[in-house]
Amino acid sequence: MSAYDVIYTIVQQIPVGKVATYGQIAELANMPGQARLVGYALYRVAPHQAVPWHRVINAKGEISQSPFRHGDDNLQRALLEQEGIQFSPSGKIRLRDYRWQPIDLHPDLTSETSYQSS
DNA sequence: GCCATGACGGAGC
DNA sequence: TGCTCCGCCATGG
Repeated sequence: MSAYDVIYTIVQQIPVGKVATYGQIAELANMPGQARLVGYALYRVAPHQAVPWHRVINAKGEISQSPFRHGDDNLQRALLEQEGIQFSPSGKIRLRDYRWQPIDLHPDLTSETSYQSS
């Protein structure tokens, strides 16, 4: 099993309506800090692998692009919107609201969200 | 087996 | 607030 397979497996666990960042996937894949590998892994994903690659975005909450990717950013955005994810006027996703949180954080410690002005 | 690559992240300016 | 630079390392040629 290659590192890519691990990444694909994790990406497949992202629920509909949620998104994850490359760095997040890397951590879950036990490769903290290796966000680039996640990006490269998704770059290598074949259409028949049924991996929801569109639910993976960068830490800024934006859709990353590549001249050689399979689909284009328009497609990715469309797919996400279909799943109920809203984009801010600037074309970014509110990670604070849609970030996938696979781990059950202690309710009292979730103050990480701190404050935000919508 | 070595070398360039790459959908990123985060610190620094 | 936004742009630049550097680190990280599995893959493929």
